[in-house]
Amino acid sequence: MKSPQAIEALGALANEHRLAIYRLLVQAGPEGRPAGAIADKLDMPASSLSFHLAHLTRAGLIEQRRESRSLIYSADFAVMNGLVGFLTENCCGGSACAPAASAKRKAS
Amino acid sequence: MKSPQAIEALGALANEHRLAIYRLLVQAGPEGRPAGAIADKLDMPASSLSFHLAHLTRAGLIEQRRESRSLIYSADFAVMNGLVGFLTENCCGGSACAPAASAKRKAS
DNA sequence: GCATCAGTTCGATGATACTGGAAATATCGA
DNA sequence: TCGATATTTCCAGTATCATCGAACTGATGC
Repeated sequence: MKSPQAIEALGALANEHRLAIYRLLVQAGPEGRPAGAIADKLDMPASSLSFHLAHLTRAGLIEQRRESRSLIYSADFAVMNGLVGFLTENCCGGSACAPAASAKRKAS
Repeated sequence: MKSPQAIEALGALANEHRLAIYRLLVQAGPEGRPAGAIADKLDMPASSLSFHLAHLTRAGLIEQRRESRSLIYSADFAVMNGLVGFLTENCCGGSACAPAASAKRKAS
């Protein structure tokens, strides 16, 4: 991942509503959720939701697919992984630095 | 990590200069770097740098310590790890989802 | 105490982002 | 084709953020 792309992704996540949307989609997994269900769950106006979904999509964090009348959104996990890798790149000058690089993740 | 804290951290990183500063400090490791050296390396006015450093500090991503006349800044890796954990929390509803949670990191 | 050096705070300006109702677009069933 | 449903686009008003010179603060050495 390159710097501009990382900034785009970070900026997209740096908002209360978009972060909630993204986490909802992360938890929903690959099957995703239709826009209406998201608006319903997070209780926000359709136009605002659409604005935020477009923002996340532009950043590459989520993907859109149509299913009949509904637009289904789902998280693109590869981008998040790329982002994390970018942020910790060359951590501690390349020398071993367990505390940072071997972060415990809820990888179940 | 809680949502407001995550938003703060993401917002802090979602800027060209701050991202560059943070990555510089990540690469510098625990010993960190004095503000002057950062300003020098990234070629930015002292006041602008100070603004960004304060932003990153407020978000908890970096720490400050004084060493004689210099203020040394260093990355706080624990916060980044918390952030990553928060973003991937309950990924795919808790079921195994290798593509997301087992991200390959340059953990050397 | 005074000069000097390292950084921070202040303040005004310009740019960018968020919000949400109304109107437009796309899909479907009859 | 028409009406209903799902969602996006448009728009303008408000709010928040970034910039950087100048003035300020804190630490050091003589």
